[in-house]
Amino acid sequence: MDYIGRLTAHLPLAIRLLMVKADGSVSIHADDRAYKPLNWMSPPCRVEEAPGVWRVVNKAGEELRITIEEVLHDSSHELGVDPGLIKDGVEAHLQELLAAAPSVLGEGFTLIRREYPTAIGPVDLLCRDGDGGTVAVEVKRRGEIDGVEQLTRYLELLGRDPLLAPVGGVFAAQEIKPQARVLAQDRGIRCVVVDYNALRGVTRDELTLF
Amino acid sequence: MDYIGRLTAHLPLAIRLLMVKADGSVSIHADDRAYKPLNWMSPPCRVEEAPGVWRVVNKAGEELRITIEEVLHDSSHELGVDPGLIKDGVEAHLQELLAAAPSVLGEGFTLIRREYPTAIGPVDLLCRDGDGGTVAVEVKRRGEIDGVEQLTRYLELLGRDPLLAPVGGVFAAQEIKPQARVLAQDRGIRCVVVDYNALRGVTRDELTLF
DNA sequence: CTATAAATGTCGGAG
DNA sequence: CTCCGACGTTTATAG
Repeated sequence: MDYIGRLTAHLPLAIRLLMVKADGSVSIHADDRAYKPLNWMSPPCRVEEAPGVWRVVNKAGEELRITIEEVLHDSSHELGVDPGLIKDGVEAHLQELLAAAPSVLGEGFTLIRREYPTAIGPVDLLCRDGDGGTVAVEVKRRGEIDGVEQLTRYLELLGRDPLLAPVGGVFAAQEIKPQARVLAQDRGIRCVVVDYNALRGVTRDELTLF
Repeated sequence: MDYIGRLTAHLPLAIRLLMVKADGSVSIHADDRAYKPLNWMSPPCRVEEAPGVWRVVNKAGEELRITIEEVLHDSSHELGVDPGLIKDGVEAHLQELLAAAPSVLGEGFTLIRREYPTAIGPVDLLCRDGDGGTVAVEVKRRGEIDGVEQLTRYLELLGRDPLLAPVGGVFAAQEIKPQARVLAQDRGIRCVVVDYNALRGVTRDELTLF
């Protein structure tokens, strides 16, 4: 197998699994690692089949050349359309839950709005704290340096708006990496670790008002 | 199929491809997308097989439960050990090439050292410019905001060292995204787009001296 | 289509 | 083992 595209790669002769899907995509698997093929071509792409040689090419000019010495097994099946995967627990859902229960983020917090628009992208949650101050909240499943940088850019921008300034920052995630925590604290951003399962059980804030 | 782990996911009954590898890993594929399985369990993990139900678990307590209604085809093959994949063109190689030809980065540039160590990680290339000033270079295949932030942290740190200060910054990549370019320029960091293939053909700097 | 952020990212290397 | 950054990241989504 040879790949010539974003990089150049060569795979020596060996027994492998070739998978060709209905969308024309091709992948080559070894007998380990569930997720990642040794090599692949993502759709949209085209397979040119010659005796013993497959050429898989895409529009960008990337090419996968597969030389087949011997076929040990060949099998083809019609799978039909796939019903979608239903997921739960991703960032969007975490954001929803926090929007419904902002007090988890801090004493007396109330929601101004979700996805508060700015010139450099939407702030996940914009809140008002117990003292009437504005707080920008960045929500992540896993809190890493990237997220702190992202929030820092929002804070810099929002802090220039006289209607909002001064704007505090909260970095909320199910898990916060040590480096991210250090960077956040260095920038005066408070870190909140959120327990996703506990949050699902939390009574909504509006109900606790009565 | 049900997955209970880092998130919860459910996949309705349909015809799919199940792949079980020698390392015990399991993946479930639909008839599209070469790269990513619909669901999977990465090694190390264990498969518990009961009639019509597979339970795949790992040490972290994540679980994949697969209910099998009907087997349309079943085939098993011994693949043996896989000889490795040979790659070329990644960031490490780009860094090597630039280290060998620093003048590509700027007029009169010479290399001080590669992977210059700092408290927050190594700087890809530390160079001296034509005027004897110090320049930190961040090398990326694709230049995005992350890389600019990374270089900014290095510059902030190196700039405090009286032996080096003032330290200039160069962001070198095969491709630089507009947002990254804007951020870099805003911070006084110069952007250099590098042609990888051309660079491989460039005569090494030491040879051009004679 | 481009640009940007999320991902059960995965993977590999250093400490 | 954890932390950290690269990856042919891939993938989805918004503009």
